Amino acid sequence: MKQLILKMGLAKTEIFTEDQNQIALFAKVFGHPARVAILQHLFKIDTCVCGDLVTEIKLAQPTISQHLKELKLLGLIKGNVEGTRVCYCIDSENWTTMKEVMFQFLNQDTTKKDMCC
Amino acid sequence: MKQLILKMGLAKTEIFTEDQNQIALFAKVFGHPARVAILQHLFKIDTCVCGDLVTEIKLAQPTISQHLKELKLLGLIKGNVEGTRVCYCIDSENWTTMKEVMFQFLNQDTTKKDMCC
DNA sequence: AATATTAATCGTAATATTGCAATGAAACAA
DNA sequence: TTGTTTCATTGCAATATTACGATTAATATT
Repeated sequence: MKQLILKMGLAKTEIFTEDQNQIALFAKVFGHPARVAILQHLFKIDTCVCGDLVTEIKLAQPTISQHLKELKLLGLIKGNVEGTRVCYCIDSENWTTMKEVMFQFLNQDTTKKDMCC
Repeated sequence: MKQLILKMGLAKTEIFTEDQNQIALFAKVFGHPARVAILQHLFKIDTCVCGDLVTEIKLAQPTISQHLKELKLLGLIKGNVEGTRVCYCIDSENWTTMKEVMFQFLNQDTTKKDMCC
């Protein structure tokens, strides 16, 4: 069966903390340039994107659709049906939550961490 | 042949900007809880880690070794041979560089981004 | 109603990731 | 030297990801 949701591969998630799994899940969704490009475009246009993502990013429509689905499942974007079109935009609230989790991980103090190597 | 370096899958990297590919590469290495755990441990102990990662994280030694290799190839950690042991630590300089790239991506303004959805 | 537009889903091929047992290599200890 | 410790590498099985053609579903247009 086709894989529709980004999983942790064969990763033994049960041996890691919830925090570690959460960070990895967020990071994984950013781990593909197409999804980075989609998000950057949503930020750039400063409004909903309605259908022009396929022309914006040079990938086939089913491919874009699949990437959008992953982003939506993680809650980072919202989709709204408008006629035959679907409009997508950043979910600000969830984006902020994600940002806080990632910042805490990335923003650790690096002073004197590499003195012995 | 076995894949030793995290690649972008079948991703058509050539259609994306250097920035987008860079972000995706960094994100991808954080996209596994074992690597998140390794990095968190390196930050926590505030010094080099010499061999106890396998006892700290409940994965087989070759598995840890492979994750360390990925982190080292991206430059986020440094390894130092000391006798039969190898000591690992965060590469502060590269960590800071990575952090700036990721912050710029994550820290985009979310105000009024979801008014139409 | 018939056709067009838009986007989701299905099915599948190509490739990547994860994990580990087995093995190898290098330094140390007896 | 022989054995031990520590870590890297190889080879492989199980599973996930990416991409897209074909199809479906839903709405809009004529």
